[in-house]
Amino acid sequence: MPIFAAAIIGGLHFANTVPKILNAEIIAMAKLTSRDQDYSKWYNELVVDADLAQHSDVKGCMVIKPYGFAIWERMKEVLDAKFKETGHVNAYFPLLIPKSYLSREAAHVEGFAKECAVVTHYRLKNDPDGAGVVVDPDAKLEEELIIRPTSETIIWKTYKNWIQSYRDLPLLVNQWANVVRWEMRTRLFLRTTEFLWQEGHTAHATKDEAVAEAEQMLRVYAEFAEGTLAMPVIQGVKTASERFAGALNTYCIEALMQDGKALQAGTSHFLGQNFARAFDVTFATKDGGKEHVWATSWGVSTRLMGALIMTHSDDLGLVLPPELAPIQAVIVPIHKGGEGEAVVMERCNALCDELRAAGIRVKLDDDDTRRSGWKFAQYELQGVPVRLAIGPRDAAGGTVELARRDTREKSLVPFEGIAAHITALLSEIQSQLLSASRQRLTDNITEVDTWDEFTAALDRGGFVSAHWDGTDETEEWIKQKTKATIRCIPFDGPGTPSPVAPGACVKTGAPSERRVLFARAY
RNA sequence: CGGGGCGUGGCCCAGUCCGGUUAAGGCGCCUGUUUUGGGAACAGGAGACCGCAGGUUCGAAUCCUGCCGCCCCGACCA
Repeated sequence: MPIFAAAIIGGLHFANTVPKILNAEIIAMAKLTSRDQDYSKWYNELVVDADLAQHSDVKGCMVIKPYGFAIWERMKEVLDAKFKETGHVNAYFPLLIPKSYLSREAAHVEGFAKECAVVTHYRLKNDPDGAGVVVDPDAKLEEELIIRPTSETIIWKTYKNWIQSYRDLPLLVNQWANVVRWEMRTRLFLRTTEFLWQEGHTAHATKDEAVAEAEQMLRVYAEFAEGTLAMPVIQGVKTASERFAGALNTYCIEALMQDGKALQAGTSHFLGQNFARAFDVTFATKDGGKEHVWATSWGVSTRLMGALIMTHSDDLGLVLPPELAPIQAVIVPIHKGGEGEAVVMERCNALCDELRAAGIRVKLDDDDTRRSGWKFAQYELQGVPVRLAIGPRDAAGGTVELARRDTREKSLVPFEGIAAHITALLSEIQSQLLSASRQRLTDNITEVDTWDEFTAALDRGGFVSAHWDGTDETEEWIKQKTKATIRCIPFDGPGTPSPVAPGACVKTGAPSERRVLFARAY
């Protein structure tokens, strides 16, 4: 059957959904493993096939390819603006940290020591036995350096000199950086040995101010996740056992992936005075006293790329929310060369100019070494939200074929007024992606009161809202038994998935003040 | 760190058990022709220290020893 199935109905040009059989044909051509078949395999193939990233030759490390990096750059752009709006400035601290710094804060070293890469020498020399180079034993460092797994220590060591007085506070600094954590097991974007992130490190005169900062940045993350990634999140706090090493309280946003597993998408920590004490950072108060400063740190990483992929994408590939898409609309010319080409290209160029003028990130793919069918498939795999095709028929009839990536609907739209149409469509796609994923999230929060219900719900996937007696022992026991962890204790308030109301622990039956959210997680 | 798998042109891989001409096939790449409204067809062409180092043998991708690396599944973690 002809693949081109859209038609102009009754002189009107709109909304003509493609017959289902067409979608079936397209899906049959998909080269990805389906999500049903093997979700994990689907994910890995998508990352590579959509040209987002690839494995490097070093275990656990990845090359982020230009298209993947463009998406990350969009994330950075939006987040960075939000940080600036909330009064933060960027700076940069070194990659290498003296080993001794790490041990200043007891809980911190406990948390990170096991995954630190260590620099021991500063020189190589030619291998006397043959080819290549060897470490020069004469070039051993007096004090070994670690490659930062996070920067609290070097930053607090520095802050000691920056902060003297209450006038120096608050200190609101962020850095965009790479960090290394030598994880046993890695997955592209979700957990790589080296990853890119931002880490905010702030210093405050009072506890309340620091807590407010940590909470504010969590809200910034949540707004970003929902507004830009179209990924709904649950905001809450971590239990003591899940806290950041060295924090007094860890706030988090938790998202739900399509396979029912939870993903920690961002964290914001209230560090109390732990690092100020460890690095002796004090300030003179207004009334002449001397106090340790209060701290926060907060971060999101390239892991968000994984979250994005597993929130919206389908068996044909990536689905990008328009806010984030490096290319929001792609124009594919269709012609047979010769005279027809000039006519089609003229329309395409006009379309491209018009969309660009309307502030749409548009690409005209005039590469004549690829056929249109190949391009259609490629842009679907890469998640471009809107695809526009213009062929001789469109050039003659004043129409454009428009295909939505999210619903895979095709329609013919008039050339006239198309920029406004697409602008509106992009924002509709953005909000539909959010509402669809929000629906999936709410549909997959199960409230349970018995152990049997609890385990059954966990096996179905999603978040399980249950009472917990508040002890580390019970939390650990449940983790061992079910592989589920307490993802967070959600904030109370309207729409909370687990309201504050007394009950009995799902495991021990001991009294519980409120429900918490359990899930199996990435 | 345990369990499993794998290393052969840019990519996917056959061949390895049972050693024997020129290392097969597909994708991709290059050239040409015809094509172009859903991943084009045909013809020709280029491209390989068979992971590395030893060993056995007349002869090794194949057998032996050692080493290295990666991926997947667990434990650990953002």
